[in-house]
Parts: sequence; structure tokens; C-alpha cells
Amino acid sequence: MIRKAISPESLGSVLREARKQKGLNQTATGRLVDIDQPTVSKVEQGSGGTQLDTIFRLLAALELEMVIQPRSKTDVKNEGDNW
Amino acid sequence: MIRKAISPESLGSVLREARKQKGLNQTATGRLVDIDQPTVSKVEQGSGGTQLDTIFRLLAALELEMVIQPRSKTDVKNEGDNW
DNA sequence: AGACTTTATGGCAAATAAACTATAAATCTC
DNA sequence: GAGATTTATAGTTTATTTGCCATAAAGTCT
Repeated sequence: MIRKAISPESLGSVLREARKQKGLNQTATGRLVDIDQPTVSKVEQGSGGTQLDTIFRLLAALELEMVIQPRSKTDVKNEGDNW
Repeated sequence: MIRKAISPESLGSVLREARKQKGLNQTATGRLVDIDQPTVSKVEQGSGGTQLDTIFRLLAALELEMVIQPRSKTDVKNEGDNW
């Protein structure tokens, strides 16, 4: 479960993973927060042109939150099965 | 130091705080990653229309990283001074 | 293989982000 | 309070996102 998002692509992967773990498809996810399926698809594929608002909408739909922190050079791996 | 970003507005605040702590102004920050000053201003004010790519550029300029995690209902406060 | 579900891609219209430049407004400094 | 720096706002232009609708492509299941 990758959680660190260092680019639109990796963020897209994180969102896709989270969505699947919730057993949702793109259509259902989008419907929760008024985003159409093609847009969800593009975000998950890592479109850097995605608008910030769309990201926060998706985070809400997937019950996720964003944390901003200093770059951890060391901490490369994600200690993690905690979700 | 708020680090949890739950909306474009709070993300803007986090970025502004981080920028100031690095002793940078909007012009200098933007120059690091090819974003003009007015755009930095808008992001810090919380424009939801900001593009994701612009956010990652700014995170890079400020040496920050984004982490996505399950929403923590409890963890309201930010245990703090570690940055 | 065939039917069904899910995801990806395309065109169109409306809305808007960002660069650029300029300038107004706010903030700091002496 | 004047002067300098920093931030906010505005107009114009270009490029792009998104919703909408349709459809193609890929994946799943019996």
C-alpha cells in the first residue's frame, strides 16, 4: 500500500488502490462526490492537470486525508499494512 | 504548524507557513519550480482550481511531501513542532 | 465463446488555470 | 511617514480540465 505521493502518477496509484480496497468502481466513487467516471479514470492514471478540488473530492469519497510533511530522505519504504 | 490538509484552503495555509519558515517569498519560491508569483499567491489563498501539477511543484520547492492515509477521526490535533 | 461489468478514450461545449505584464494594496524598515 | 519589499488583483491570451454522451477496450464470470 503505497501512501507517499510524490507525483500525480503515484497519487493516482494510491487513489486507485484505496478505491479497490473499498470495493468501489470508478462510477460509484465519482457519484459520491459528483465526478464523472472518465475523470476518475484520468486522475488514477496520473494526470497532472487534474484540479486540486477534484483530488479533495476523491479523498473524501474514499475517506482518505492528505498530510503534508517535510521530505523524509531516509524513509523510503512504507511501513505498512495499516489500512 | 498545521500539516493536515483537508481542503484547498488548508493546504494553502500549510504551504504558506512552510514557505515562510524557509525564509522565501512567493517570487523566489515560484522561480525554483517555474511558477509565477500570482499563481503562488492564488494557491496559498486556497484556490481549488489549482492544478495538481502546480501543487507538486510547490511541494518540491518547499521540500515537502504528500502522504495519503485513512481519515483519522480521533487525531484532531497536530503533535507539533517537528519541522 | 458470449454476456456482463468496468475502465479507457473520444468529441463537443463551457469554464477556467497559468503565464505574462502591470499595478494596486499591504507589509516591513528606517 | 517615506521608501522599499512583498503580496494581491486584474486583463489578455493560450491551453486544458470537466461534464456530458457515446463507445471502444479490457477484464470477469459461467
